[in-house]
Amino acid sequence: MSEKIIGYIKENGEIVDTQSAPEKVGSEIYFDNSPEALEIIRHSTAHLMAQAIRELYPEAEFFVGPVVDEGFYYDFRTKEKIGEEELKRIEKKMKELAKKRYPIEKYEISRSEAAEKFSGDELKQAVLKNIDSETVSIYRQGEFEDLCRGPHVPDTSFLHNFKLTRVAGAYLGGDENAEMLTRIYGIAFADKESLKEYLKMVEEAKKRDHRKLGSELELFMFDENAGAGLPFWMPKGARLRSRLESILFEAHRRRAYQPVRGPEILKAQMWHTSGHYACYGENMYLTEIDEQEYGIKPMNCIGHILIYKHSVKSYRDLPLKYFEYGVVHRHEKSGVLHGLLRVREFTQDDAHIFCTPEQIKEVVLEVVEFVDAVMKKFDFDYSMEISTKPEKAIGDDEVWETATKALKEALDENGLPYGIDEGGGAFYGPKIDVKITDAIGRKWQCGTIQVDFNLPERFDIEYVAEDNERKRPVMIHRAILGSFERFIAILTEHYAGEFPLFIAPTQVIFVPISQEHSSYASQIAQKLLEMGMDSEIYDRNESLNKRIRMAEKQKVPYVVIVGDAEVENRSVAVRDRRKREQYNLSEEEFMLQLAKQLEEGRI
RNA sequence: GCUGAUGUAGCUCAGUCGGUCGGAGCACCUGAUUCGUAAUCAGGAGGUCACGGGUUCGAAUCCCGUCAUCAGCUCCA
Repeated sequence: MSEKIIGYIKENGEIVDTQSAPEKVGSEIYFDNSPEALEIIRHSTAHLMAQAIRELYPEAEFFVGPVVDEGFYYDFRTKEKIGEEELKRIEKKMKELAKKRYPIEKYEISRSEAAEKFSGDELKQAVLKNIDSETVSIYRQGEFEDLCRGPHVPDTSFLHNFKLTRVAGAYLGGDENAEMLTRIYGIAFADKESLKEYLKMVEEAKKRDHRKLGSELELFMFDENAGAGLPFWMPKGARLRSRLESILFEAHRRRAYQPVRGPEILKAQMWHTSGHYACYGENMYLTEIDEQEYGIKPMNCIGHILIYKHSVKSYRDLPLKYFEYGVVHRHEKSGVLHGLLRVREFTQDDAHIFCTPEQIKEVVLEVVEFVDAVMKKFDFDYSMEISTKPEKAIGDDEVWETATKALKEALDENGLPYGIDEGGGAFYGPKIDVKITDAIGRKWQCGTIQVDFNLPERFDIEYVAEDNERKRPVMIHRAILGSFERFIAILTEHYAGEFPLFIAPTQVIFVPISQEHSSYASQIAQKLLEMGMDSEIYDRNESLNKRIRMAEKQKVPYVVIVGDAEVENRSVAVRDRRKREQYNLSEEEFMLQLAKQLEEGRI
């Protein structure tokens, strides 16, 4: 890093480089790792990459090379196929070019001149089409010239700390029907240490990958003969999941939700009525039974609506809260499947709350508090976003306004900050999305709270009001975890497999010093089981050290060693993963401690 | 779904130019060892080289198709 100025931030927030502004035009951007500096550095690194590619593949044509959240990319087209091996070659060439200290120069030409200049380059023509202004700027470094609005560093010697991270295909302009270009992703920093740190973070994320941990800890599996995107829960994974399910089940019951359950499969007519057939049909699995078409449910709403509708409801029943761990099937495109994060069969922690429009606010507030309790329990930070009425929507503006206002007020009154996604709501109503941030800073969309005026209408559901009139309730769809599959994937990565005791698949592993201490261990194990905790005894014919090592690798909250001293004193020698220390406790103290930690799971 | 890559034992991975190449470590099984805080020793068993075709005297190896996985595009809980 240095005191060198590589650009300025104008008052309007715009970043300009030193090529465009030889004199100071705002606050300086120094060559460091500030967001503004990184934007310039990464943009220039993208150009450096393009220059290297052009040297290695002279006929290469370039589309766009922007800076993104995590680095930069450049989309381009070559005759040759570019694989992972080529990245090293390109990197090497980039280093060479960087050393040459090419000044990065800028000049402006008219649009037509630019069209002329890049006449043989289809991709640059496509870029030009997207530009409004009459003059365009060109950046030049050595032989290489590119149409670009900048900003860039002053010369290529600033660009030493980068890494090309992956190569992938990307559609021209993001259009699925358009040509597929080659995209190379990279990352760059001002200094070497930050690059190293970043690469370490990537390594850490890889270590935490739930697919890797899931198979190491024997939580879940897939079987290619059974089908893609269809998870199997192995005993340990199923233990974890069932703990999570029970904790959340009790949490729902305490909040006056009624458990219900709808069938997995319903006649297609129901899906026509709901609009799913038309709007969501492509993702649904359909089948035929006795010459009638049926659809496997991709959502749980209809079941809950039919249960609601089964008997006449009074205003006194509202808000009525039905919940279900609903197993749903959705046909996701094969390319998007990803461990437990994207599957074709999953279970939602789904609920539908039937209420009057006036009750929306209180109901939403209560759900938001529920979300807060759950996310705090798992040490997640989260943020919320309200999505408002989209162009294509049903229902009166007035009702939309009431509902949106209710959502905003619910959050405001809870002192919860939120963003607004203007026009991002569902066609049937506005919604709040909950985005959580995990232990290593990644964001995930989990819960959602959606106000719906559409389905009550379509299914003609009603309640009897105080004045004996039949009125239409509003439905609020909500999920807190989203799905058990996705949430457990996120939890696994969040905790790096070291789950808190109240959801850990195994709470304790006992390591008896020798065979004769096993029975003492199994006595405690039985007591734990009766308290609702699982333990294992590692008393196989292996060395003590080996068994401790195996136990530690399981990432359980407690590894407990028992030998002569422990049997004699009815005590345990604890290796506490949570506190990362070793200590001795009496059996009773240990039990109490565990019971207390199990109770911490209460939401 | 699209583009590219990959698929060898339960897991991680060697396997050159098509010809003693069916290999290693871990895990598993058996025996010895009975141990005080992260790998005791010895032996053994395990594979339709993803699946199906093709080329060839000969295929884990080359070609085609299918399935699955990975990265990305697009999409979503």
